[in-house]
Amino acid sequence: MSPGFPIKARGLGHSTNGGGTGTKCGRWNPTVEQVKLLTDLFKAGLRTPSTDQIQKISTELSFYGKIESKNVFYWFQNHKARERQKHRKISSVDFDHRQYKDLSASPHRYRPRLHQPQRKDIFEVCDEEEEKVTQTLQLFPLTKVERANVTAGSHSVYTREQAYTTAFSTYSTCGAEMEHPPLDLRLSFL
Amino acid sequence: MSPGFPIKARGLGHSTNGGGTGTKCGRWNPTVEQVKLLTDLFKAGLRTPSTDQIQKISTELSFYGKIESKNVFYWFQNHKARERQKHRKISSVDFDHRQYKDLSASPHRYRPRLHQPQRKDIFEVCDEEEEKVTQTLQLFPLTKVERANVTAGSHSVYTREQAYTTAFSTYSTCGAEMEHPPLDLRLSFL
DNA sequence: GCAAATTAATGATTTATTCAAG
DNA sequence: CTTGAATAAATCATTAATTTGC
Repeated sequence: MSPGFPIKARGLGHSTNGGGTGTKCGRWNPTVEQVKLLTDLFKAGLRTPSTDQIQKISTELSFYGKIESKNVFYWFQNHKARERQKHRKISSVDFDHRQYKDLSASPHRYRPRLHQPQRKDIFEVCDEEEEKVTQTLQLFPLTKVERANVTAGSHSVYTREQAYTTAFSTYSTCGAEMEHPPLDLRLSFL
Repeated sequence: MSPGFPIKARGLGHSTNGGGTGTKCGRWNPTVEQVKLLTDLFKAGLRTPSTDQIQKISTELSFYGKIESKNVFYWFQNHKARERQKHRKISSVDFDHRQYKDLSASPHRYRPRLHQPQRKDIFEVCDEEEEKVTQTLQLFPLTKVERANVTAGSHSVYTREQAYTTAFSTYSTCGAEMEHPPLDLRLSFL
């Protein structure tokens, strides 16, 4: 979504960058073509290009707009780091920090081959017919749900407007079901 | 019921799968109540529930009809992906300018690898204010989120032969996306 | 009205990326 | 460089929804 800073249309007239007033170079503003090719290179596996590669890439990208070698270098540094960061965020959608502390808590230790992944048990639960579970629900503070919202990265490619408050405000859109029990009650079992 | 391919006649489609009288082992057929609660959870921000959450959700939903944990897992996977697909139209190049200066480059205290040439020459092209290698630390959350060790690996309920070529044959037909002009050509300058 | 035929939804599976550890 | 873990993307396959001919 809106990252909180002005987003400039890349490739559109920005004189300080386009070469008009070249005295003090503003910062590089890549064009869509440049980003596309860089992304392709990244997808192809390139992570830390050599100096030679950087110069070749820069030369190639200069066809689409002003660019310097350092821009290419920084782009790969940043993109690599942000992919990593995004991966961490996405993977941490789980907001229940108080559990699973002992499982795989030793990343540096040798992992035996018999290690069973955690989620496999989900599928190994034999679908024994309904066991009429009359389990008492444990009521946890709803703040955990709020934390789940935070984990949905704001810099994501996809719009994820799913804030906790939005869950209520957007109910008007689905006119079919007007009556809903309070969400906080329905979700309390988590 | 001629879906265009031979009917496997494996599960004997019973419509009363999710309704409560689950007898057949066809695919899960959620009830409206189950879908409603799952949707509420999704609206509240839940995207990738942990194993523990999945089990709790499954337990809760079993009150409304037969369900397994894997159904909950699959539901979130599918719903997340398909919501994303619906909003895919506004997808633009997601390039973030916020942290233009990357600091892991710090050439002052990190010696590049042997096979990686020195990078200082890159910056000598136009060294302006960009080189503020101020060694700021990446601030990761102190409570490093304990990620539920999960795996999507499932024991195949069905054994089916996968037409590997089908996945690629369809690529040429979808003219809507026009993604990826031959990467080999675009990267040939390297 | 009714099923067969067709289409739309969606559950379930496979494949491709990515990071990270060894 | 190889491999494991996790997940997103793609796609297969089944069920409901809808259409259609009678």
